[in-house]
Amino acid sequence: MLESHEHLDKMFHALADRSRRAMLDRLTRGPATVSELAEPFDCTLAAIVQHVKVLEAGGLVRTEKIGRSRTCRLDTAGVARAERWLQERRQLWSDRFDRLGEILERTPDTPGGRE
Amino acid sequence: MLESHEHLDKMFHALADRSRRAMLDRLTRGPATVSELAEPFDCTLAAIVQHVKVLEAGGLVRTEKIGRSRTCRLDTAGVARAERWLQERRQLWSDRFDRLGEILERTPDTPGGRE
DNA sequence: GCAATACTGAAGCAATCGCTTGACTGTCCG
DNA sequence: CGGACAGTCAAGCGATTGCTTCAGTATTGC
Repeated sequence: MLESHEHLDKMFHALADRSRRAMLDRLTRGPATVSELAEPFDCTLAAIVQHVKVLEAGGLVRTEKIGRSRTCRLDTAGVARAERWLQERRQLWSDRFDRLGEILERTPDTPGGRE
Repeated sequence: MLESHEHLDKMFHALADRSRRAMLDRLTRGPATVSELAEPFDCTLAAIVQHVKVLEAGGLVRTEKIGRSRTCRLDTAGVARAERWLQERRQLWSDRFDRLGEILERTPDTPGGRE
């Protein structure tokens, strides 16, 4: 169940763009065609198609061509994967504190009060 | 409590690079100086410094200059912020299913079995 | 059948990225 | 003091992004 670095690259890269995040937001309200997804944006359909491909490559969206239009829907498994990666790192850090005891936990800032 | 788009851009951009993710992994095992962080990598220190700056701009790492070396540590609040953003989206999608009923929940894949 | 619709693919272009080199600043050790 | 160490800054360079235009292709509706 190890994540390939390439996949994580693509997933986080897909998330690192406000237009693509807005598309994900839109897709939380239900599936949409590429044209519907394009509506709020002030750019060409070709650009939107490219964004959709990036989201799909990142495993965050799944698409299906029906007739002449392509329907996009959120891939919750993909979103959960990104979430899990982050959670694991945060957990590892917390575990470290547990092992070292509470002393460090009580000094998250520099004790000297510099700056 | 709203995330600025700019901040999310920087945060996910910081995560979208395997070298930077490897640095985060290293930092889950405890704070490290820039040089220590650079050790496993086959590139110049200047490149590592730039990566650290990207991680810091993304709110994932905090650094502190002590003497002539800079100590880096994981910013769990930043990581949690990224996590929360993803979780919110996934939750919205789930809520949608709840409202529509279980019918859709039982057909997450394309029923036609195309491809 | 024929036009409108909904993409799709390729080429091109400015901006950004990840990296390098090289010159520099500040700190520590003998 | 002087040299090694740990970073810092700036310029530059090839690759990748996000976008455009334009020329297709495949459906759909009249």
